[in-house]
Amino acid sequence: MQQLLKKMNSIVALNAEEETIVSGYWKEKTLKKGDFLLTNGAVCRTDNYVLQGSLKAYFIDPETGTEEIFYFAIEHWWATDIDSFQKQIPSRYNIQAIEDTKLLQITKESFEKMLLEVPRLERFFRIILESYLATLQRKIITNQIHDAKVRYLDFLKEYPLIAERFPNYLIASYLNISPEFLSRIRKK
Amino acid sequence: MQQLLKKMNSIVALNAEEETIVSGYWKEKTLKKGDFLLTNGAVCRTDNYVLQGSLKAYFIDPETGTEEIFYFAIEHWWATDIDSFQKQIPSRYNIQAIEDTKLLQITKESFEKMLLEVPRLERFFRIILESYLATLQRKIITNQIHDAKVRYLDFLKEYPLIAERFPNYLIASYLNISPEFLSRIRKK
DNA sequence: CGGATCGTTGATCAACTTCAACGGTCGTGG
DNA sequence: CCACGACCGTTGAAGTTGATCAACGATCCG
Repeated sequence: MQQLLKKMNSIVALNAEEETIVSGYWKEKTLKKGDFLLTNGAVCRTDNYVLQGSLKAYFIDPETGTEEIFYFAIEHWWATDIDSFQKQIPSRYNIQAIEDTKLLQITKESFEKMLLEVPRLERFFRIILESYLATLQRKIITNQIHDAKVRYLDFLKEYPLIAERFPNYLIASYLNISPEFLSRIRKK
Repeated sequence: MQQLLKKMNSIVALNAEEETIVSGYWKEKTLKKGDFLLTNGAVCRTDNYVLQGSLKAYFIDPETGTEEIFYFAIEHWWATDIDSFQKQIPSRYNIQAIEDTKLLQITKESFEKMLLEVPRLERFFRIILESYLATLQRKIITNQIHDAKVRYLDFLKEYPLIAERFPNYLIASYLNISPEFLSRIRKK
């Protein structure tokens, strides 16, 4: 919980009382490698903060059946379908643990209560959303502008740690390239 | 201004005093067709709410020089590079009026002051961000899953008004298709 | 009427996918 | 300690989607 409080404090500065309130709302949860946190069609009941481990968010191409990774979530980041969580509507995608993973979770009702008790956090979550948004925006732009090779090189530069942590076929999926083609790119 | 207040009230219910404060911060601005609201490399100084008209947000492919439309902004929506606005860093894209356009604008400093005076609005903007994010998410997913034909049909179903309001070459750019290929798709 | 602006059509071309096969490595059980 | 799969990356050949280039038409508007 300290990790999350620290992150919050880096943006909105909570006092001790607020920290206690907030801490009460989050529960720890463990996932084993391969466990699902969310599946397509289900409602995303909790907001999830990653303490340890990693997950992939992906959807299935209905024609080919292949998985298309949308984003990776690692330590200090979120693994939540925000749209599904906020509106409590079915999700369009899946979230699954790549490694053994430890999370902090909060349900939607608790989330709303927490915001009422600590309204300062509205600002925190607004700012978190902004960086999420910036990431998605960048993803769209680079996907459209650059060809597969440049996308891969960009990725290596931007996320060198992820690149070495995950197998290439996951990276390929994230970059929207077939594993075979990524392999050919890597030959240089 | 009434339009914007109404939108805010639909989410956070401001009282009369708050409405007056908020109203004081936003200024009206008019753009002629073709005018730029933001250009690549410049900092997005204002948050912009569209009262009337329409704009396109796009970036230029450095190799081919073609414009790739990222999103359209029409009445009741925003025409702001949020990442650039919030961090006051150079933008990666351009925003340009497609038609004569009327906006409400607020500078970053005013924006922050306004939030301090009316903290309730943190929630409003958080929720606005969430729908923005959901839109981007959907765009990424459909771009990856569907081929050009399905993307176009989806677009027609999702945004029939935009489809008839804008010329096809803009739609093509938004869908990440060449105008020629869109024309071939339309022959069916 | 003349020039933009936009859509269409045909021909060629490039990026990337798909399919199939193979090889290397690693962990597990006999 | 070896053998067997599972898992992952690589390679080759063929196939597709959609881009590009170039030309032509249609429409609109000053």
